[in-house]
Amino acid sequence: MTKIVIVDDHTLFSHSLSGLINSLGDYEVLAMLKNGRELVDFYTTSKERPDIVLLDIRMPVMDGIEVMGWLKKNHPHQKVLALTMEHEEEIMIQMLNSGCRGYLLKDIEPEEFRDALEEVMLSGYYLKKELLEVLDHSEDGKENVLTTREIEFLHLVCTERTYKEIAGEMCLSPKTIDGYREQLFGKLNVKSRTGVVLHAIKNRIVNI
Amino acid sequence: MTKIVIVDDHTLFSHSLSGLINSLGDYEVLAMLKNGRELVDFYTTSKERPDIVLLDIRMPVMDGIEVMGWLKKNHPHQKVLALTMEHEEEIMIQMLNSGCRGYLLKDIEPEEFRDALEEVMLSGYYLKKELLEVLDHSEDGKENVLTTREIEFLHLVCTERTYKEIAGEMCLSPKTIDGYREQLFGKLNVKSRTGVVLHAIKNRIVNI
DNA sequence: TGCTACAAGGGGGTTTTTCCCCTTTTTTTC
DNA sequence: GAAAAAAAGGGGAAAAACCCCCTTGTAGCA
Repeated sequence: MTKIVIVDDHTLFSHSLSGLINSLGDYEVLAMLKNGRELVDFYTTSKERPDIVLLDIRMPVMDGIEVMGWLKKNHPHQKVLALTMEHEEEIMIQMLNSGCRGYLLKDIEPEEFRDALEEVMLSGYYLKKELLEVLDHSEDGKENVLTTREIEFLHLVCTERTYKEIAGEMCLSPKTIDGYREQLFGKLNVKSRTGVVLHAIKNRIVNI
Repeated sequence: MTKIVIVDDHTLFSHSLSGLINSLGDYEVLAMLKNGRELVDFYTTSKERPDIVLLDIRMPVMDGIEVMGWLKKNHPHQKVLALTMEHEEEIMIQMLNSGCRGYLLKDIEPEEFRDALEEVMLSGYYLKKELLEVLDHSEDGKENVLTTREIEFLHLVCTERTYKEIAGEMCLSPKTIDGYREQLFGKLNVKSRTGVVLHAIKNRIVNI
Protein backbone atom coordinates (compact mmCIF):
# COMPACT_ATOMS: atom_id res chain seq x y z
CA MET A 1 0.00 0.00 0.00
CA THR A 2 1.53 3.29 -1.07
CA LYS A 3 1.01 5.99 1.53
CA ILE A 4 0.29 9.53 0.41
CA VAL A 5 0.03 12.88 2.12
CA ILE A 6 -1.73 15.76 0.36
CA VAL A 7 -0.72 19.32 1.15
CA ASP A 8 -3.11 21.85 -0.37
CA ASP A 9 -5.05 24.74 1.09
CA HIS A 10 -8.07 24.01 -1.09
CA THR A 11 -9.84 21.61 1.21
CA LEU A 12 -12.55 20.69 -1.25
CA PHE A 13 -9.87 19.72 -3.74
CA SER A 14 -7.78 17.68 -1.34
CA HIS A 15 -10.80 15.83 0.00
CA SER A 16 -12.01 15.09 -3.51
CA LEU A 17 -8.57 14.01 -4.63
CA SER A 18 -8.25 11.87 -1.57
CA GLY A 19 -11.39 10.02 -2.64
CA LEU A 20 -10.00 9.51 -6.09
CA ILE A 21 -6.67 8.22 -4.76
CA ASN A 22 -8.28 5.78 -2.33
CA SER A 23 -10.44 4.46 -5.14
CA LEU A 24 -7.38 3.59 -7.20
CA GLY A 25 -6.52 0.69 -4.89
CA ASP A 26 -2.86 0.27 -3.85
CA TYR A 27 -2.90 3.82 -2.51
CA GLU A 28 -4.06 5.31 0.73
CA VAL A 29 -4.14 8.89 1.92
CA LEU A 30 -2.52 9.29 5.33
CA ALA A 31 -3.34 12.94 5.81
CA MET A 32 -4.68 16.05 4.17
CA LEU A 33 -2.86 19.16 5.27
CA LYS A 34 -3.61 22.78 4.53
CA ASN A 35 -0.12 24.23 4.29
CA GLY A 36 3.57 23.63 4.76
CA ARG A 37 3.48 24.37 8.45
CA GLU A 38 1.06 21.51 8.95
CA LEU A 39 3.37 19.19 7.02
CA VAL A 40 6.28 20.08 9.27
CA ASP A 41 4.03 19.43 12.26
CA PHE A 42 3.04 16.11 10.76
CA TYR A 43 6.69 15.04 10.59
CA THR A 44 7.29 15.99 14.18
CA THR A 45 4.13 14.54 15.73
CA SER A 46 3.48 11.47 13.62
CA LYS A 47 5.63 8.37 13.33
CA GLU A 48 4.10 7.53 9.97
CA ARG A 49 6.04 8.45 6.85
CA PRO A 50 4.36 8.89 3.48
CA ASP A 51 5.83 7.34 0.35
CA ILE A 52 4.74 10.34 -1.67
CA VAL A 53 3.89 13.91 -0.72
CA LEU A 54 1.58 15.72 -3.14
CA LEU A 55 2.51 19.33 -2.67
CA ASP A 56 0.64 22.41 -3.80
CA ILE A 57 2.95 25.33 -4.47
CA ARG A 58 0.83 28.39 -3.88
CA MET A 59 -0.26 28.23 -0.26
CA PRO A 60 -0.60 30.66 2.61
CA VAL A 61 1.64 30.29 5.68
CA MET A 62 4.42 28.10 4.20
CA ASP A 63 4.42 27.60 0.47
CA GLY A 64 5.79 24.83 -1.71
CA ILE A 65 9.18 26.43 -2.21
CA GLU A 66 9.71 26.83 1.52
CA VAL A 67 8.55 23.28 2.15
CA MET A 68 11.07 21.90 -0.35
CA GLY A 69 13.81 23.82 1.39
CA TRP A 70 12.85 22.31 4.72
CA LEU A 71 12.50 18.81 3.31
CA LYS A 72 15.87 19.00 1.58
CA LYS A 73 17.45 19.62 4.98
CA ASN A 74 15.36 17.28 7.09
CA HIS A 75 14.01 14.52 4.87
CA PRO A 76 16.08 14.60 1.70
CA HIS A 77 14.79 11.23 0.46
CA GLN A 78 11.11 12.12 0.69
CA LYS A 79 9.45 11.69 -2.70
CA VAL A 80 7.50 14.81 -3.56
CA LEU A 81 5.27 15.58 -6.52
CA ALA A 82 4.44 19.23 -7.04
CA LEU A 83 0.81 19.88 -7.88
CA THR A 84 0.05 23.24 -9.34
CA MET A 85 -2.43 25.33 -11.25
CA GLU A 86 -0.22 26.81 -13.87
CA HIS A 87 2.96 26.23 -15.70
CA GLU A 88 5.58 28.48 -14.12
CA GLU A 89 9.05 27.70 -15.33
CA GLU A 90 11.18 29.48 -12.78
CA ILE A 91 9.31 28.04 -9.86
CA MET A 92 9.36 24.62 -11.45
CA ILE A 93 13.14 24.84 -11.76
CA GLN A 94 13.45 25.92 -8.14
CA MET A 95 11.28 23.03 -7.02
CA LEU A 96 13.14 20.43 -9.07
CA ASN A 97 16.48 21.77 -7.91
CA SER A 98 15.48 21.33 -4.32
CA GLY A 99 14.63 17.69 -4.80
CA CYS A 100 11.08 17.60 -6.07
CA ARG A 101 10.51 14.41 -8.10
CA GLY A 102 7.95 15.68 -10.56
CA TYR A 103 5.58 18.40 -11.50
CA LEU A 104 1.89 17.90 -12.20
CA LEU A 105 -0.62 20.40 -13.46
CA LYS A 106 -4.08 20.27 -11.94
CA ASP A 107 -5.63 20.01 -15.37
CA ILE A 108 -4.29 16.53 -16.11
CA GLU A 109 -6.53 13.52 -16.65
CA PRO A 110 -6.87 11.07 -13.76
CA GLU A 111 -5.11 8.44 -15.87
CA GLU A 112 -2.03 10.55 -16.16
CA PHE A 113 -2.20 11.25 -12.47
CA ARG A 114 -2.17 7.55 -11.73
CA ASP A 115 0.74 7.04 -14.13
CA ALA A 116 2.65 9.75 -12.31
CA LEU A 117 2.14 8.08 -8.94
CA GLU A 118 3.27 4.72 -10.33
CA GLU A 119 6.23 6.18 -12.12
CA VAL A 120 7.45 7.97 -9.03
CA MET A 121 7.22 4.81 -6.98
CA LEU A 122 9.03 2.76 -9.61
CA SER A 123 11.75 5.03 -10.89
CA GLY A 124 11.69 7.76 -8.29
CA TYR A 125 10.88 10.42 -10.83
CA TYR A 126 8.10 11.63 -13.05
CA LEU A 127 9.39 14.14 -15.53
CA LYS A 128 7.90 14.56 -18.93
CA LYS A 129 10.25 15.44 -21.73
CA GLU A 130 8.94 19.00 -21.95
CA LEU A 131 10.11 19.47 -18.37
CA LEU A 132 13.54 18.08 -19.06
CA GLU A 133 13.95 20.48 -21.93
CA VAL A 134 13.10 23.37 -19.69
CA LEU A 135 15.60 22.09 -17.18
CA ASP A 136 18.43 21.87 -19.74
CA HIS A 137 17.51 25.25 -20.87
CA SER A 138 17.96 26.57 -17.37
CA GLU A 139 21.59 25.45 -17.33
CA ASP A 140 22.88 27.75 -20.04
CA GLY A 141 20.87 30.72 -18.83
CA LYS A 142 22.32 30.31 -15.39
CA GLU A 143 24.37 33.49 -15.72
CA ASN A 144 21.20 35.53 -15.45
CA VAL A 145 21.59 36.02 -11.76
CA LEU A 146 20.64 39.51 -10.70
CA THR A 147 23.13 41.74 -8.97
CA THR A 148 22.30 43.58 -5.76
CA ARG A 149 21.95 46.84 -7.60
CA GLU A 150 19.66 45.25 -10.17
CA ILE A 151 17.42 43.83 -7.50
CA GLU A 152 17.26 47.24 -5.86
CA PHE A 153 16.28 48.70 -9.23
CA LEU A 154 13.79 45.91 -9.81
CA HIS A 155 11.97 46.78 -6.61
CA LEU A 156 11.62 50.37 -7.71
CA VAL A 157 10.40 49.28 -11.13
CA CYS A 158 7.58 47.50 -9.34
CA THR A 159 6.11 50.80 -8.16
CA GLU A 160 4.40 53.69 -9.88
CA ARG A 161 7.63 55.65 -10.06
CA THR A 162 8.86 56.79 -13.48
CA TYR A 163 12.41 55.91 -14.43
CA LYS A 164 13.38 59.53 -13.83
CA GLU A 165 12.12 59.26 -10.28
CA ILE A 166 13.91 55.96 -9.85
CA ALA A 167 17.12 57.61 -11.06
CA GLY A 168 16.69 60.25 -8.36
CA GLU A 169 16.06 57.65 -5.71
CA MET A 170 19.11 55.62 -6.70
CA CYS A 171 21.26 58.73 -7.20
CA LEU A 172 22.03 57.86 -10.79
CA SER A 173 21.42 59.60 -14.08
CA PRO A 174 18.32 58.61 -16.05
CA LYS A 175 20.63 57.29 -18.73
CA THR A 176 22.27 54.89 -16.35
CA ILE A 177 18.87 53.74 -15.28
CA ASP A 178 18.08 53.11 -18.91
CA GLY A 179 21.09 50.83 -18.99
CA TYR A 180 19.83 48.89 -15.98
CA ARG A 181 16.46 48.59 -17.65
CA GLU A 182 17.93 47.08 -20.80
CA GLN A 183 20.12 44.75 -18.82
CA LEU A 184 17.14 43.58 -16.81
CA PHE A 185 14.92 43.06 -19.84
CA GLY A 186 17.59 40.81 -21.25
CA LYS A 187 18.12 38.81 -18.10
CA LEU A 188 14.44 38.32 -17.41
CA ASN A 189 13.65 37.87 -21.07
CA VAL A 190 10.81 40.38 -21.13
CA LYS A 191 9.88 43.15 -23.51
CA SER A 192 8.29 45.79 -21.31
CA ARG A 193 8.12 47.19 -17.82
CA THR A 194 4.85 45.32 -17.33
CA GLY A 195 6.73 42.14 -18.15
CA VAL A 196 9.33 42.94 -15.50
CA VAL A 197 6.64 43.50 -12.88
CA LEU A 198 4.88 40.25 -13.73
CA HIS A 199 8.11 38.30 -13.70
CA ALA A 200 9.25 39.80 -10.42
CA ILE A 201 6.00 38.99 -8.67
CA LYS A 202 5.57 35.58 -10.24
CA ASN A 203 9.04 34.57 -9.14
CA ARG A 204 8.73 36.19 -5.80
CA ILE A 205 11.65 38.51 -6.29
CA VAL A 206 9.37 41.22 -4.99
CA ASN A 207 6.43 40.66 -2.72
CA ILE A 208 3.30 42.74 -2.83
CA MET B 1 -31.63 12.32 -7.88
CA THR B 2 -30.16 15.79 -8.23
CA LYS B 3 -28.29 16.18 -11.49
CA ILE B 4 -25.09 18.19 -11.58
CA VAL B 5 -22.78 19.47 -14.27
CA ILE B 6 -19.24 20.56 -13.37
CA VAL B 7 -17.50 23.19 -15.48
CA ASP B 8 -13.83 23.52 -14.62
CA ASP B 9 -10.68 23.41 -16.67
CA HIS B 10 -8.76 21.56 -13.97
CA THR B 11 -9.59 18.05 -15.02
CA LEU B 12 -8.04 16.41 -12.01
CA PHE B 13 -10.18 18.56 -9.77
CA SER B 14 -13.46 17.98 -11.60
CA HIS B 15 -12.90 14.24 -11.75
CA SER B 16 -12.06 14.14 -8.07
CA LEU B 17 -15.02 16.30 -7.17
CA SER B 18 -17.25 14.17 -9.33
CA GLY B 19 -16.25 11.15 -7.25
CA LEU B 20 -17.03 13.01 -4.07
CA ILE B 21 -20.43 14.14 -5.34
CA ASN B 22 -21.45 10.69 -6.52
CA SER B 23 -20.48 9.28 -3.15
CA LEU B 24 -22.87 11.64 -1.37
CA GLY B 25 -25.89 9.74 -2.65
CA ASP B 26 -28.86 11.71 -4.00
CA TYR B 27 -26.51 13.42 -6.44
CA GLU B 28 -25.18 12.39 -9.80
CA VAL B 29 -22.74 14.12 -12.11
CA LEU B 30 -24.11 14.38 -15.64
CA ALA B 31 -21.02 15.83 -17.23
CA MET B 32 -17.62 17.34 -16.59
CA LEU B 33 -16.82 20.16 -18.94
CA LYS B 34 -13.60 22.08 -19.39
CA ASN B 35 -14.91 25.56 -20.17
CA GLY B 36 -17.95 27.68 -20.91
CA ARG B 37 -17.94 26.83 -24.59
CA GLU B 38 -18.42 23.17 -23.72
CA LEU B 39 -21.32 24.07 -21.46
CA VAL B 40 -23.05 25.94 -24.28
CA ASP B 41 -22.45 22.93 -26.50
CA PHE B 42 -23.89 20.70 -23.82
CA TYR B 43 -27.12 22.70 -23.80
CA THR B 44 -27.44 22.52 -27.56
CA THR B 45 -26.56 18.85 -28.05
CA SER B 46 -27.97 17.20 -24.95
CA LYS B 47 -31.60 16.94 -23.93
CA GLU B 48 -30.62 16.50 -20.30
CA ARG B 49 -30.80 19.50 -18.01
CA PRO B 50 -28.81 19.71 -14.79
CA ASP B 51 -30.42 20.87 -11.57
CA ILE B 52 -27.22 22.61 -10.58
CA VAL B 53 -24.24 23.84 -12.55
CA LEU B 54 -20.99 24.09 -10.60
CA LEU B 55 -19.12 26.78 -12.42
CA ASP B 56 -15.47 27.68 -12.16
CA ILE B 57 -14.86 31.34 -12.89
CA ARG B 58 -11.34 31.43 -14.21
CA MET B 59 -11.26 29.37 -17.37
CA PRO B 60 -9.74 29.66 -20.81
CA VAL B 61 -12.05 30.03 -23.84
CA MET B 62 -15.24 31.21 -22.08
CA ASP B 63 -15.01 32.14 -18.45
CA GLY B 64 -17.58 32.13 -15.67
CA ILE B 65 -18.64 35.72 -16.22
CA GLU B 66 -19.32 35.11 -19.89
CA VAL B 67 -21.17 31.91 -19.10
CA MET B 68 -23.46 33.72 -16.65
CA GLY B 69 -24.24 36.28 -19.32
CA TRP B 70 -25.18 33.54 -21.76
CA LEU B 71 -27.23 31.64 -19.18
CA LYS B 72 -29.10 34.77 -18.15
CA LYS B 73 -30.29 35.13 -21.72
CA ASN B 74 -30.88 31.50 -22.59
CA HIS B 75 -31.58 29.59 -19.39
CA PRO B 76 -32.42 32.19 -16.77
CA HIS B 77 -33.76 29.65 -14.27
CA GLN B 78 -30.66 27.48 -14.26
CA LYS B 79 -29.29 27.17 -10.75
CA VAL B 80 -25.60 27.95 -10.75
CA LEU B 81 -23.06 27.80 -7.95
CA ALA B 82 -19.81 29.59 -8.62
CA LEU B 83 -16.74 27.67 -7.54
CA THR B 84 -13.56 29.61 -7.24
CA MET B 85 -10.05 29.67 -5.86
CA GLU B 86 -9.96 33.00 -4.21
CA HIS B 87 -12.20 35.55 -2.76
CA GLU B 88 -12.65 38.19 -5.45
CA GLU B 89 -15.25 40.71 -4.52
CA GLU B 90 -15.68 42.48 -7.81
CA ILE B 91 -16.18 39.28 -9.72
CA MET B 92 -18.43 37.83 -7.05
CA ILE B 93 -20.73 40.81 -7.29
CA GLN B 94 -20.86 40.50 -11.03
CA MET B 95 -21.65 36.82 -10.84
CA LEU B 96 -24.42 37.28 -8.29
CA ASN B 97 -25.87 40.14 -10.28
CA SER B 98 -26.13 37.96 -13.35
CA GLY B 99 -28.12 35.32 -11.55
CA CYS B 100 -25.61 33.09 -9.88
CA ARG B 101 -27.19 31.41 -6.83
CA GLY B 102 -24.16 31.16 -4.62
CA TYR B 103 -20.44 31.42 -4.37
CA LEU B 104 -18.19 28.69 -3.01
CA LEU B 105 -14.48 28.84 -2.35
CA LYS B 106 -12.47 25.76 -3.20
CA ASP B 107 -11.06 25.69 0.30
CA ILE B 108 -14.36 24.78 2.00
CA GLU B 109 -14.89 21.52 3.86
CA PRO B 110 -16.86 18.80 2.06
CA GLU B 111 -19.62 19.15 4.67
CA GLU B 112 -20.14 22.76 3.78
CA PHE B 113 -20.12 21.82 0.14
CA ARG B 114 -22.90 19.35 0.70
CA ASP B 115 -24.87 21.93 2.68
CA ALA B 116 -24.52 24.34 -0.19
CA LEU B 117 -25.90 21.83 -2.67
CA GLU B 118 -28.86 21.05 -0.40
CA GLU B 119 -29.53 24.68 0.36
CA VAL B 120 -29.58 25.61 -3.31
CA MET B 121 -32.01 22.82 -4.10
CA LEU B 122 -34.28 23.78 -1.21
CA SER B 123 -34.30 27.55 -1.18
CA GLY B 124 -32.73 28.31 -4.52
CA TYR B 125 -29.84 30.19 -2.96
CA TYR B 126 -26.71 29.67 -0.92
CA LEU B 127 -25.34 32.91 0.36
CA LYS B 128 -23.46 33.15 3.59
CA LYS B 129 -23.83 36.29 5.61
CA GLU B 130 -20.31 37.46 4.83
CA LEU B 131 -21.33 37.49 1.20
CA LEU B 132 -24.46 39.47 1.85
CA GLU B 133 -22.41 42.03 3.75
CA VAL B 134 -20.06 42.36 0.83
CA LEU B 135 -23.06 42.82 -1.41
CA ASP B 136 -24.48 45.61 0.76
CA HIS B 137 -21.10 47.12 0.91
CA SER B 138 -21.00 47.18 -2.84
CA GLU B 139 -23.92 49.57 -2.88
CA ASP B 140 -22.10 52.55 -1.40
CA GLY B 141 -18.80 52.00 -3.16
CA LYS B 142 -20.63 51.40 -6.40
CA GLU B 143 -18.67 54.13 -8.17
CA ASN B 144 -15.66 51.98 -8.78
CA VAL B 145 -17.05 48.60 -9.58
CA LEU B 146 -15.46 47.30 -12.71
CA THR B 147 -17.60 46.28 -15.65
CA THR B 148 -17.15 42.98 -17.44
CA ARG B 149 -15.43 44.67 -20.29
CA GLU B 150 -13.10 46.54 -17.96
CA ILE B 151 -12.13 43.34 -16.22
CA GLU B 152 -11.45 41.75 -19.56
CA PHE B 153 -9.29 44.74 -20.44
CA LEU B 154 -7.59 44.60 -17.06
CA HIS B 155 -6.49 41.05 -17.67
CA LEU B 156 -4.91 42.04 -20.94
CA VAL B 157 -3.20 45.03 -19.32
CA CYS B 158 -1.51 42.54 -17.02
CA THR B 159 0.45 41.03 -19.89
CA GLU B 160 3.25 42.23 -22.11
CA ARG B 161 0.83 43.27 -24.80
CA THR B 162 0.89 46.88 -25.94
CA TYR B 163 -2.38 48.79 -25.92
CA LYS B 164 -2.43 48.50 -29.70
CA GLU B 165 -2.27 44.74 -29.42
CA ILE B 166 -4.95 44.76 -26.75
CA ALA B 167 -7.15 46.79 -29.08
CA GLY B 168 -6.71 44.11 -31.72
CA GLU B 169 -7.50 41.35 -29.28
CA MET B 170 -10.66 43.06 -28.04
CA CYS B 171 -11.63 44.12 -31.57
CA LEU B 172 -11.68 47.80 -30.61
CA SER B 173 -9.85 50.85 -31.88
CA PRO B 174 -6.74 51.94 -29.96
CA LYS B 175 -8.63 55.11 -29.10
CA THR B 176 -11.39 53.20 -27.37
CA ILE B 177 -8.78 51.27 -25.47
CA ASP B 178 -7.26 54.56 -24.42
CA GLY B 179 -10.66 55.42 -22.95
CA TYR B 180 -10.78 52.18 -21.01
CA ARG B 181 -7.32 52.89 -19.72
CA GLU B 182 -8.29 56.33 -18.41
CA GLN B 183 -11.46 54.98 -16.88
CA LEU B 184 -9.53 52.23 -15.15
CA PHE B 185 -6.82 54.54 -13.85
CA GLY B 186 -9.57 56.61 -12.25
CA LYS B 187 -11.42 53.69 -10.72
CA LEU B 188 -8.30 52.04 -9.36
CA ASN B 189 -6.75 55.36 -8.42
CA VAL B 190 -3.42 54.70 -10.09
CA LYS B 191 -1.17 56.76 -12.33
CA SER B 192 0.45 54.24 -14.63
CA ARG B 193 0.09 50.84 -16.20
CA THR B 194 2.48 49.49 -13.61
CA GLY B 195 0.08 50.76 -10.96
CA VAL B 196 -2.78 48.92 -12.61
CA VAL B 197 -0.82 45.67 -12.67
CA LEU B 198 0.13 46.00 -9.02
CA HIS B 199 -3.42 46.81 -7.97
CA ALA B 200 -4.88 43.97 -9.99
CA ILE B 201 -2.53 41.42 -8.52
CA LYS B 202 -2.69 42.79 -5.00
CA ASN B 203 -6.47 42.63 -5.05
CA ARG B 204 -6.48 39.32 -6.81
CA ILE B 205 -8.49 40.61 -9.71
CA VAL B 206 -5.94 38.81 -11.81
CA ASN B 207 -3.88 35.87 -10.66
CA ILE B 208 -0.43 35.16 -11.89
C1' DT C 1 -40.37 59.85 -22.76
C1' DG C 2 -36.56 61.40 -21.04
C1' DC C 3 -32.47 60.09 -18.09
C1' DT C 4 -28.48 57.49 -17.37
C1' DA C 5 -24.96 54.15 -18.23
C1' DC C 6 -22.16 51.98 -21.29
C1' DA C 7 -19.70 50.92 -25.49
C1' DA C 8 -17.24 52.80 -29.11
C1' DG C 9 -14.64 56.18 -31.36
C1' DG C 10 -11.79 60.50 -32.02
C1' DG C 11 -8.37 65.05 -32.02
C1' DG C 12 -4.28 66.65 -30.71
C1' DG C 13 -1.22 66.99 -27.86
C1' DT C 14 2.98 65.77 -23.89
C1' DT C 15 5.71 62.59 -21.41
C1' DT C 16 7.69 58.23 -20.76
C1' DT C 17 9.47 54.19 -22.41
C1' DT C 18 12.04 51.58 -25.41
C1' DC C 19 15.85 50.76 -28.59
C1' DC C 20 20.54 50.70 -30.58
C1' DC C 21 25.03 52.01 -30.50
C1' DC C 22 28.75 54.47 -28.07
C1' DT C 23 32.43 56.33 -24.32
C1' DT C 24 34.64 56.55 -19.80
C1' DT C 25 35.81 54.92 -15.35
C1' DT C 26 36.27 51.59 -11.88
C1' DT C 27 36.67 46.86 -10.20
C1' DT C 28 37.83 42.01 -10.77
C1' DT C 29 40.28 38.47 -12.24
C1' DC C 30 43.84 35.92 -14.40
C1' DG D 1 50.21 44.37 -14.57
C1' DA D 2 47.14 43.51 -18.45
C1' DA D 3 42.77 41.99 -19.88
C1' DA D 4 38.09 41.51 -18.95
C1' DA D 5 33.93 42.76 -16.92
C1' DA D 6 30.94 45.65 -14.56
C1' DA D 7 29.17 50.25 -13.46
C1' DA D 8 28.08 54.69 -15.07
C1' DG D 9 26.77 57.89 -18.49
C1' DG D 10 25.18 59.49 -23.10
C1' DG D 11 22.88 60.81 -28.18
C1' DG D 12 19.18 60.45 -30.93
C1' DA D 13 15.03 58.58 -32.55
C1' DA D 14 10.83 55.82 -32.64
C1' DA D 15 7.14 53.77 -30.23
C1' DA D 16 4.17 53.49 -26.47
C1' DA D 17 1.84 55.46 -22.84
C1' DC D 18 -0.55 59.12 -20.88
C1' DC D 19 -3.83 63.26 -20.71
C1' DC D 20 -7.98 66.11 -21.44
C1' DC D 21 -11.86 67.07 -23.75
C1' DC D 22 -15.34 65.61 -27.12
C1' DT D 23 -19.17 62.88 -30.14
C1' DT D 24 -22.42 59.15 -31.29
C1' DG D 25 -25.44 55.31 -30.70
C1' DT D 26 -27.83 52.14 -27.95
C1' DA D 27 -29.90 49.67 -24.17
C1' DG D 28 -32.20 49.81 -19.62
C1' DC D 29 -35.33 51.76 -16.45
C1' DA D 30 -38.14 55.07 -14.00
